[in-house]
Amino acid sequence: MEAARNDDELLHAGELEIRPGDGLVLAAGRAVTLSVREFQLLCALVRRQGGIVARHDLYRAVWGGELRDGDRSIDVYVHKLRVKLDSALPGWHHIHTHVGFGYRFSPEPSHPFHTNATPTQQDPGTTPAA
Amino acid sequence: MEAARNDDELLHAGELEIRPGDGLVLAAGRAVTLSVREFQLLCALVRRQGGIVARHDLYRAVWGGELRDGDRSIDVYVHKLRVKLDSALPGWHHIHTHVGFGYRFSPEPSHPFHTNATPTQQDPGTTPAA
DNA sequence: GAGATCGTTCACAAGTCTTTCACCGCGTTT
DNA sequence: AAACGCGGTGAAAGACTTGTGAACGATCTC
Repeated sequence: MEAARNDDELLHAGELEIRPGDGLVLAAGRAVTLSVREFQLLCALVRRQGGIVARHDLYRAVWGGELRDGDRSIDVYVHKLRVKLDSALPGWHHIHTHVGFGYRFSPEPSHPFHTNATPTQQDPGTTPAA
Repeated sequence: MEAARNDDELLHAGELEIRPGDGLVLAAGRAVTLSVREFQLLCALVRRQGGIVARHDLYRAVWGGELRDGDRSIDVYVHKLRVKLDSALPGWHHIHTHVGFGYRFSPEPSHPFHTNATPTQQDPGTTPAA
């Protein structure tokens, strides 16, 4: 691995590595392609990892203004982001909805109530490139 | 009435950690998903940890008005909260009913574990400090 | 200028929250 | 014992919030 360049900030979250300065996101070592909005949204969420970010704050951080009534941009982008994250790291949930509060970022296994003792015949080893 | 502005407020109670400003509740480190009402109810109870909160005080704190005769909202939400808390922290009871007075919040083991399964008459009056 | 990408908005689906009702058991009062 | 008040619990209805696919322009590239 090469040395870090200009990263005054390096965010980590589970298998995710984010370099806000570079606009780069690595999921389990692979680069994830995000649009600008998606990327900013991710950063805003991850920066408060473990905490809930109010829609209001999210809008300010990413779109930069006051969230207008009826604006659904956040929902749409959270969705887009979820789709990409889910496909980049299957088996994990990253963005959690807290109805009435906002969104919370935290990598959590999709199936919360399974100990690994389950003899599931999964083969996550072979990862067909998307 | 006004919303709490104190983002720094941090409530603790046994394995519970509550951040009123964030709408976040952690149980043994894991996030617990509560609705707005459930969350407010929790806060109102925990803020007076160890003390009994009268039903009408609870109503004022959470619903913000006078408790009308026959209103069962409190009962319903205490129940919902209990269910979530119980499943988040099995083996513990948090919300205690004081019939005719109100509710008291305090983490207490569900059943003081004795190697003896004898149906001993436990006295609930004693509060093992958390 | 055709095609691709992106961001916004719309419309409908799906899910969640809150209130209210019904019924139960418990302890107290009559 | 029967009636009552009180709280526990499950369910239903309606309001409200979020998820999601698609359309529409704008921008950029070739």
